[in-house]
Amino acid sequence: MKRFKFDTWGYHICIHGFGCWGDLDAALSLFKEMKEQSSVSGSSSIGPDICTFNSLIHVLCLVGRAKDALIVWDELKASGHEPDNSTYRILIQGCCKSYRMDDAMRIFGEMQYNGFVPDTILYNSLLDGTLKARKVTEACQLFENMVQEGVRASCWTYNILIDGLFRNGRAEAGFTLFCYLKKKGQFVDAITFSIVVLQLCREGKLEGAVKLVEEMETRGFSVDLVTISSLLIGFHKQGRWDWKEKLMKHVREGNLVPNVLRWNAGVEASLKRPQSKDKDYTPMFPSKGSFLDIMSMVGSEEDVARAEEVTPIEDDPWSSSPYMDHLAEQSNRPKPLFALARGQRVEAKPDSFDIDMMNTFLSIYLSKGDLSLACKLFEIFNEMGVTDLTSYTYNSMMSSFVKKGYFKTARGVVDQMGENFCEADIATYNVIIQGLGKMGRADLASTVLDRLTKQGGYLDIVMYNTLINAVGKANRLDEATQLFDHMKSNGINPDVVSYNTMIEVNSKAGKLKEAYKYLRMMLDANCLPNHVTDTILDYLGKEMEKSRFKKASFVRNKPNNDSSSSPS
DNA sequence: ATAGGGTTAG
Repeated sequence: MKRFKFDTWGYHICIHGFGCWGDLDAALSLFKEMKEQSSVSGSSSIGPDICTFNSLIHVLCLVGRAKDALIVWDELKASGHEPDNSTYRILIQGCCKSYRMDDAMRIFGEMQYNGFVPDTILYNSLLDGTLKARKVTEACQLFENMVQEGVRASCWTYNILIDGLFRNGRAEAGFTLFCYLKKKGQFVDAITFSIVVLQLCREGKLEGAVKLVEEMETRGFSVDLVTISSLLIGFHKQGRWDWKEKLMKHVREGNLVPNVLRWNAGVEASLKRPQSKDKDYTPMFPSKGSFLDIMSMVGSEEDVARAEEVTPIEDDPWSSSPYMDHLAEQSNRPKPLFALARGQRVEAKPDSFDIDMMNTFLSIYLSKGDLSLACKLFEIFNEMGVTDLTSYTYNSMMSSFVKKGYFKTARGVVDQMGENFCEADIATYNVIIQGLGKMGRADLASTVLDRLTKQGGYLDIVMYNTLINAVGKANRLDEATQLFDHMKSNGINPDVVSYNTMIEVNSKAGKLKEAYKYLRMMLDANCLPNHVTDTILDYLGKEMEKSRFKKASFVRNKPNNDSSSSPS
């Protein structure tokens, strides 16, 4: 087929466009064509420049292949291209989003060394990545550097910091920072309030949360659906549905709350109709036979084989990046499991019946354990012909089914997700792994990890914790330990959930010394224990007591035996 | 170009 040929500018625009769209294949095939054109025409007027490579590096990062992007980057530098500000920004943000903070910081250093001046947004990305990797100390250091270098902090900066402090077990510091900023009347916006409201809800301090929402209104910030969602879910978790009216009184501005409540009433009315109950305990994935079934979701065997197979790279001394050429030549690239971006979020449209409201109520029914209500809600949406549900919807549904052991239903949700071309995100996979663990298929869980790392994908802290829990509960302690170390060496610090899980699975397996080791490690790492730690330590304490008693009676019965290996 | 709701431990 003959087609109009682009000039450099045309190729450039298209590669950039496809890249922003996340279409790696389209971008790469245009890149290939561009190279062919430049060699055929022999003219130097067509050829990839640094901007082309920026676009390609960008799309590689977007589809979750930061590893590949880094290889291209190394080759590019060696080939004598001059990276510009965009190259650095694209790479650093790609690394931050996939929690490769070591790479991000290394490139950040190079950038400064080469005389580029980082701006507020770049610092914000670095701060966010550092805090999501649970590295509080490093984040504080980074913030100090930012201030010292005279880079102005913005609202975003403080929102990232406050949220990060909350998530890193430094709630007090988060509140202090919030109050300080509020007093100064600076750097506080609607998102700041929303972050703090969510934290109060998490801590069960609903009274304070509602007060804050009221204050938010008085200060002229509009209370959006995200904030209302946090509150409603909080109310429901504590069985305080009567607080809806309170909310109504507090949030006068706009008609969001009345809309939400009216919508709720409407849904609850339709829910009164009889519903189909198709629950069973069939495994989400057939436990007999091959792994093919799950693997078809996680990428086919051939994909992985292809990814592992090393195609010889033709030696082209003029190529800026042989690796990029190699990627462009690959006919069937393995499909990445999930892209960098999380599942899409729908904008809140207060005047319409929209998916966000559906999601809010879905969360509420699910958090209450009202699976049948949630199912019915799902049915209603199907009847209405709404097909563009977000992965948020599917993830919530699936998670609840998995928790209750309704694996077949969960499988149905996954299937429907595929039919509707709804992209799975990292949370989807977290839920799938949780399901595998609950089904006693921890072996499959580690296969998923293998596949993910081989395809150059990334894991977040929730996925590590989910995996550790799955293999730990299956008594595969070695694998749990391996995962724990894998997480650390990949630049993500274990958090309170990781430590609690390690302490728990080791105690349950009778490895009391090991359990104690993780407790020490947790305290040494400055990770503050929480109420869950208390419960687990209670159990550990009793077990240690028992073992001491056993040992003592053993010594009593055999006084000649020297017990030099008593635990501290 | 950067931040907040869903997914992890008892």
